[in-house]
Amino acid sequence: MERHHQWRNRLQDQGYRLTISREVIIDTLGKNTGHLSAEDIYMTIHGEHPSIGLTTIYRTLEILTRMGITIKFDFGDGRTRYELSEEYGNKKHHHHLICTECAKIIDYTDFVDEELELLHKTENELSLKYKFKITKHLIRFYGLCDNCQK
Amino acid sequence: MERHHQWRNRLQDQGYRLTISREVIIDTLGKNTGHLSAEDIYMTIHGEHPSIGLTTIYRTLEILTRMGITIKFDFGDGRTRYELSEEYGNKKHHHHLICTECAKIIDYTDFVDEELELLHKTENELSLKYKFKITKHLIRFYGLCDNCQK
DNA sequence: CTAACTGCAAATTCTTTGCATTAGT
DNA sequence: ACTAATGCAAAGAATTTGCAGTTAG
Repeated sequence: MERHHQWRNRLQDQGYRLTISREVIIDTLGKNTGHLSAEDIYMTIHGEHPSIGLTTIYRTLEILTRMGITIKFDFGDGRTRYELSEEYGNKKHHHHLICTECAKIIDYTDFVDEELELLHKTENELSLKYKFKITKHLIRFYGLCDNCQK
Repeated sequence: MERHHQWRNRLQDQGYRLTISREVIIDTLGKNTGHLSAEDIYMTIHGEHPSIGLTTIYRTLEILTRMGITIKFDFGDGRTRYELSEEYGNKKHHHHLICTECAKIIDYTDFVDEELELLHKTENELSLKYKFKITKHLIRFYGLCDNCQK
C-alpha cells in the first residue's frame, strides 16, 4: 500500500482527514534533516504551497504529535522543533549534540546502545522506587561545535 | 563570612550590586524545592515584598544564570524554571523525573554516579568524533507519576 | 452533504525593553 | 554623587483561538 493511503488510514482511524497541507507537512518532515520548527516548515513549503498558513502547520503538528507520528523537542532557542518519530521517520534512534553558540544540532547514534542499556536499567529501578510509569527518556549534550570554538 | 557578604562580593566582582530584591530571590531559590519559574518566585515573595516586580525577577534570574549561580531548565510546560546550581545550592547532583500529566518534577540522585560515568565516557568520545567541546549534559525521564496513573 | 479543515486576524502567554525614578555603595 | 537597579507600561515573539468560508470523504 502506498504512503498516501497509509497516512490517510492512520488519520481516519482517529477521525481526521488527510489533506494536502498535512501530506506536505509530513513529507517535509521526512525529507529534511529534522528538528524543524513550525516556521521552518512554513518557509520550506511556502514557495510551492503559498496557501498553507502557519496556523495550519501548528495545528497539524499538534495532531501528529498527539498521534505519536512526530515528537516535540525544545532545544532552548525559544521555538519548538519537531521530528518524525522513530517509527515513522527514516532515522534510527539517536540523541542530540547541541551547539550553544550557533544552535547547530547533531544527531549521533554512537554509544546509543550503551546509553540505552543503562537508561533501561535506570528506568526500571526508578519506576519501582518512585512509582513512576516511565514513557520517555532524554539524553543530550550541549557544547561548542567545531566552528564556534574559534 | 556570612551569606549576605558572600553574595555581595560575588555580585560586586561583576559590577553588580546586592539589592533587597536579589537577596530575596536567591533566598527563595534556596529555600524551596527548586524548579521555580519567574512567576512562582513572584507569587512566593509577593506577600512579604509587594514592591518587587516580575521584571526584576526576570532580570535577576538572567544575571544569576550568567554568573553560574542559577541554572535554567525547560521541562516542556512553556515556562522557564530555575534552580541554584550545584555549587551554590544545597542539593547534590541530581537528574529529573517529570510527570507529563501534572508536571510534577522529582529530583533523583539514584544511579546518578553510574549515569555520570557513562556520560563522561560518551562525552569524551563524542568530543573527539564531532570536534565538539562539551560543556553540559542533560539526562531526564518523562512518564506518569503515581497519582496520574489512576 | 456535513463535519472536519483552513486562513486570517485577534487574543494569549511568557519574556524583554524603554524610560523616568529610586537606591546601593 | 554616580551609576546600577527598579517598576510600570509597552513591545516582542511564539503559539493558540474564534469565526466564517472551503474541502475531503
